[in-house]
Amino acid sequence: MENPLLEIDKKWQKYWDENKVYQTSNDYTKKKFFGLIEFPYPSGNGLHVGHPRSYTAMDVITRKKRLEGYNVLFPMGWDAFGLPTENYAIKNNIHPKKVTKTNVARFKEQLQMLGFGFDWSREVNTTDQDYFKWTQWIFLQMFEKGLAYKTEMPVNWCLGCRVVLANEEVVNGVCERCSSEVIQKTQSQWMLKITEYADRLISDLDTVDYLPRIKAQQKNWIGKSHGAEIDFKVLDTDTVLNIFTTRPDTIYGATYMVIAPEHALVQEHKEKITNFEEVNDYIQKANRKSALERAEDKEKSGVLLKGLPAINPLTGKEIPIFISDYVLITYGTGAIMAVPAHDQRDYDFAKKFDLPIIEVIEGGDISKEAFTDTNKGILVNSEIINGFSVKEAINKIFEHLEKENIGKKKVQFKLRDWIFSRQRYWGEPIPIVFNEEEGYVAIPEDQLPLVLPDVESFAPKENGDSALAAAVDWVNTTSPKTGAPAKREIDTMPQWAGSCWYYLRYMDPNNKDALASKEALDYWLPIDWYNGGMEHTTLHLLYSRFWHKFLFDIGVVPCSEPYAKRTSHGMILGADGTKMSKSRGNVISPDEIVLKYGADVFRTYEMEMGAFEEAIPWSMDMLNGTSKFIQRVGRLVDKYDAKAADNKNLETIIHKTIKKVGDDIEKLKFNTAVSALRVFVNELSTLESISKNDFEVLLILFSPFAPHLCEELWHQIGNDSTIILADWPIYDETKMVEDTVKLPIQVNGKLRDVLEVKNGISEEEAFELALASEKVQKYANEENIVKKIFVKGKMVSLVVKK
RNA sequence: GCGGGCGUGGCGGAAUUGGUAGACGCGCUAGAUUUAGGAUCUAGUGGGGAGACCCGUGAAGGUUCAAGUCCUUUCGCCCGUACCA
Repeated sequence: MENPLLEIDKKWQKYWDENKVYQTSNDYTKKKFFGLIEFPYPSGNGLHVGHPRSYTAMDVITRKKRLEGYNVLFPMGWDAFGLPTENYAIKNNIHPKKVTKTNVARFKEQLQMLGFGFDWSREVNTTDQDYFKWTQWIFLQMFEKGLAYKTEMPVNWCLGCRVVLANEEVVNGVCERCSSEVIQKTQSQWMLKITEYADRLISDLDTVDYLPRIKAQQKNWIGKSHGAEIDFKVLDTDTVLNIFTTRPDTIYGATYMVIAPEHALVQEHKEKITNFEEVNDYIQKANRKSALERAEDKEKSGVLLKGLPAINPLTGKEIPIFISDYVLITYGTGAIMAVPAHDQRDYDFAKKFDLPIIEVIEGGDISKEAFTDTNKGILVNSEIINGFSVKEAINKIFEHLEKENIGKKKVQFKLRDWIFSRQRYWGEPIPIVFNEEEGYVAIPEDQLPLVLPDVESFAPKENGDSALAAAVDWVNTTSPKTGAPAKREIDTMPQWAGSCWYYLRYMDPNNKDALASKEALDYWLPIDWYNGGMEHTTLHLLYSRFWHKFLFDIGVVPCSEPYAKRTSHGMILGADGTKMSKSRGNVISPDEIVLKYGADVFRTYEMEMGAFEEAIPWSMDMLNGTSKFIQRVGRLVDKYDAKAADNKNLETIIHKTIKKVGDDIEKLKFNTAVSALRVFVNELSTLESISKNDFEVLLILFSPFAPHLCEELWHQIGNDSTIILADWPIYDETKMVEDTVKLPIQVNGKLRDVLEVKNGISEEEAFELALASEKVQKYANEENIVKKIFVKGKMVSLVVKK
């Protein structure tokens, strides 16, 4: 026999669809709630059970908001440009547009089986020209404001496939697909100046409600640090080696210097370096290592630049310069002064190369390790700053550096500008043309969207150009300014681009004249709640905040932060406790569950399976337990009696449950919310009959989790309209109070008895009852008590002499 | 290396933020019942002990009448990563 829940799913999904129950109103006078989840990348594998965890959570939240009378916007769309689709298209020679269409249809079907309250009339797709027209438009605004520029950047280059690889496509230094060697090659790339927004991206975090660990990750990724840039003369040359340090106070302890293998100094003074061959060899080796490999190498390596020492500007002494890959060309100036006594990395390096270690701050034991505590310690061996604390010494040194004109204060960020080009076909074309005379020229806005040309093959070219290069008629064009011959940009945008502003398009998805109308933006912004994966809380969040701030600066959006609140969920692992993946064969697809158990079981299980923010393995046994629970709720209707009076004995638990479920949903504690509902259902199961009011409270509270069953029962007990139009029940604190409470009695911190006492018992009464207890009397009496503690409503604690 | 997080029964997890550790489930045990169903109902279920009790939140110390929660030290695991000067 078929599971009756499956019929119920179909029946109500059809009803909701036909009656447009979840369609968002455009009445901008209503109180609003915009709940956002990360739109998925429609891969060929279909949805897996991890995706709906976030969707169900936000569906629960927005259903509660609807019941509370909000005008809810809960939309869905497709982040559909991207590598896997392109790779599939290349392999099978199908247009990526077609692949995308198929994948989207599959994803949508799977999502619709789950009964989410999405307003499908607002669906967006980043690959639609009506959508990416505005992605291109935003890029042009950035270009006009000087935030987009072109520069040479190193990229991963596969010698076999002859394509640029993403970091994730490089495994153990070789290409993931063909196992050929991967080298670093420079390539001209479009960049976005996100660094110009670094300070605001940090300081505006104070104005938003993100989980603390999300804020921490944003801050640490941007990585603001205060320090100094100092010039070191290179002996017998006109060159100065400019370094960045956060510890200018330790300069007297700088016994050598290190520059990154890519640093220009090496090539500049090739002739002077007597061991250039050895140096060059090291550079080649470093070149072959990926950034991650460099980071993982614990053993320090490097080569001395023989014949090219520098001068410590404070001590006047000659100090050697090394190249080593523990210094990164991408941070600071790509060069450091090494102070082995007070930096552990420098210490390790100095030990290995047997370099002098000079203590300049007293307080540690530098025979064992570097002393890096900046809060204590006094400067020594440092002529002009001897005797000062670290803090004082830093200020003194700044004065000196500026007076002598050899250095200055500097604020440094870890954050780098964003490489915005991809040498790929399946992305938004960058709307720029180039010729020698005019340089880079923007395509006029009225010519947007610039659509992808048709090509024979979607694969990148031998020289690394994208497949767009083959569309000769498309590439060869004229300058919109002068009409002179020009070539179109053949790079496309990264997948991040479309997802930087998608939330704005949901507000007004069909607007032809703007990315969204001013009225819609004013009404819906900021997003009230954005939930997504922890893996997107650095880059995607940062990039979209950056674009939003830019749009704010040019007057497009009314606020400087897009997301008022951001939370994140944990991963769902396979039953074996490891990450779900095709290769491990532990992937579970939601359809197989839904078609067997019904959507409500799936949804409720995902909400109660564990703590929402933690990773958790899938368990079929637990799922079966949820299934039994849902069936039990369904059977409860047999006890329903329209004529029964409300049960006075249920009052306390009803009000407690209303509070608990409501509070827990707001705190993302779905597991304990369902647990409270189970307690309530356990209680109802013991009754002979259940009144209309009592039953309706249960249905409304449970409906965000199990909307199909609750809708069905709601109608079975005589309601005509959808349950979503009901009101979320209000609890009454005064009705939550129990008549009696349990009062634990401790003696010397050990529990000795638990008394049932009337609620609100006084201190005197409590002590009296405690001492009257036989169990307590074994340990405590009036004579040996030295201290009595009473925590109102909580406990009694007695301290006795030993 | 750096950044973020996590360690509580056989398992998933609770614990009003310093106040009865193990809510609610899964699993298991025993019994009842049946239209043999991934059924239902009843009772039990952290460890030790007949018991009074004792021991228990990764480990070791500490603060406190009272510690899963606060403070030191330490071990292990997961995720991210750009050796961040």
